[in-house]
Amino acid sequence: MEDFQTTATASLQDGRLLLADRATDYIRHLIALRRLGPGDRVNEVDIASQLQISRGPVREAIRRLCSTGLLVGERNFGSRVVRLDEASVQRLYEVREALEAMAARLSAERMTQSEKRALVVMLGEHEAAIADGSSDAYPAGSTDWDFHLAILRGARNEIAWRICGHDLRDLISLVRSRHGTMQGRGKRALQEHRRISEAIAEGDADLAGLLMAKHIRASRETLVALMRRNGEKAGPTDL
Amino acid sequence: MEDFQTTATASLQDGRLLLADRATDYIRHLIALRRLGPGDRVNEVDIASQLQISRGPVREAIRRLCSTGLLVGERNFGSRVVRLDEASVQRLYEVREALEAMAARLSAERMTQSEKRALVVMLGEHEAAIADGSSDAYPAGSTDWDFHLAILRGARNEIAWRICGHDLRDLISLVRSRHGTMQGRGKRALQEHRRISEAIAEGDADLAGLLMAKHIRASRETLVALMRRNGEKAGPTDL
DNA sequence: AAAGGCAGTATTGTAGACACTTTGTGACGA
DNA sequence: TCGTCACAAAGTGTCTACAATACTGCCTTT
Repeated sequence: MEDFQTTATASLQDGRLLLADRATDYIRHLIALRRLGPGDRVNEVDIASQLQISRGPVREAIRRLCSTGLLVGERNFGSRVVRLDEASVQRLYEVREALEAMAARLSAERMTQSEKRALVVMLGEHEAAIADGSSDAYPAGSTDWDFHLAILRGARNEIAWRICGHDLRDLISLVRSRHGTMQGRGKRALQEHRRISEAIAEGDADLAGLLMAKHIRASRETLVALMRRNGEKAGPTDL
Repeated sequence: MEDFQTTATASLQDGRLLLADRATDYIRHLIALRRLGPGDRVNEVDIASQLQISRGPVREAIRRLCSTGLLVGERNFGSRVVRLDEASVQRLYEVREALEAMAARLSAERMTQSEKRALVVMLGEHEAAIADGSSDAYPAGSTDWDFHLAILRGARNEIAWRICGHDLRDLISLVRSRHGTMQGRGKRALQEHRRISEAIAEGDADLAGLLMAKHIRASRETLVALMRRNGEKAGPTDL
């Protein structure tokens, strides 16, 4: 078991994490590293021995991830990493579209001036990054998310924040990491981001919401097309 | 400990529920019966001894309810029933508005003809019930929810279903049970329901979405006004 | 009298063992 | 050859006990 940074959900600032938090992050870590893939079983005893802790915290971690949808559990049998087919991804993005469009509307109304400025600055950095890199994909890692998360935060809605920023995020990362990273849409996406940020900065709530909805719809279509190309194995799917 | 029916989240049809499922329902039951109110602490040992089971399943139940937002937990301290102030309810209804408006749009497109007919029939029953009863409030219990749940189900979106139909539902029931049941808006709400169902039956997605958003917004305003009248104790609030 | 430290208590966090359920396998019979 | 039954193995469900932590009240000290 190697080191891994905890991005925790954790309820605590100082270093003393609950074992259940560490276990949660560890499982997410395994999935992100593709050591666990869709359909793979997650064994309580295995995880526990890998982390050298008892089954209790591991069990708690697994149930927590089940409740976010990243794992699916069956009674007296165990849990597996969720398998998402094309239809599931559609539904995922439907929810994202509804929630983030709302967040964009609210951000236009509720963000402070400095927050709006920060949003524009962030976009400038992204544009610089994409100009540097030869790739047409959005710059590596979480920068695409940064934009969306900033808007979610600006909406001042804890519930939407938790749903989109935590639960759905895991699911989307999962499917994205399996189907390529939206290459070819990087510049396009950035352009859409800029328009959204302008609408927010101007306080035009309705426009911001509309643009965000459109943006996510386009993103969904790209992703679904990608999945279709990569070919669904058409196995049984959860969710 | 008296009997209580389990409406479980349960993963199983037959009578053999997991103890954690029973514990989950039991805690919800206590809250619904107002034996537990906002801010009250939920003690693992107490619940365990009341159900005559060990702390493990109770702990799991509590964590589950924490993840839905009905309870809030602090490390090494325990959990309490969530305290919702006016702002929290606003945010709750913002999410509901976004998600259920989406559900209404999708229902207009995805419901089968027989589902649409059933929706209209249901409304007829509600109208009969409200005509019978002298009260102006929506007929007792869950009939208002029935309408909303039918639409959620018709949208064919498991994720939205889980969020609105399970998690948010508990939270909204909590605040509603503390602030009266929307008296005075019964007929009005029913009228709005009818218009929504007509839009869905006609397959007019956009109209259905718009009407649903408006419906929920009105519902929110009534509820918030009610809360304001009942007077917030302005204590610390979670969420 | 007020503030700070010190035990004692209550409650959560973790571990390990046992019980039950499900799944897979192999023998047996039709 | 196929179906069925019994048995073994793996894994989850649950319990009890112990450890660690945060709160409470009292006592001491200034």
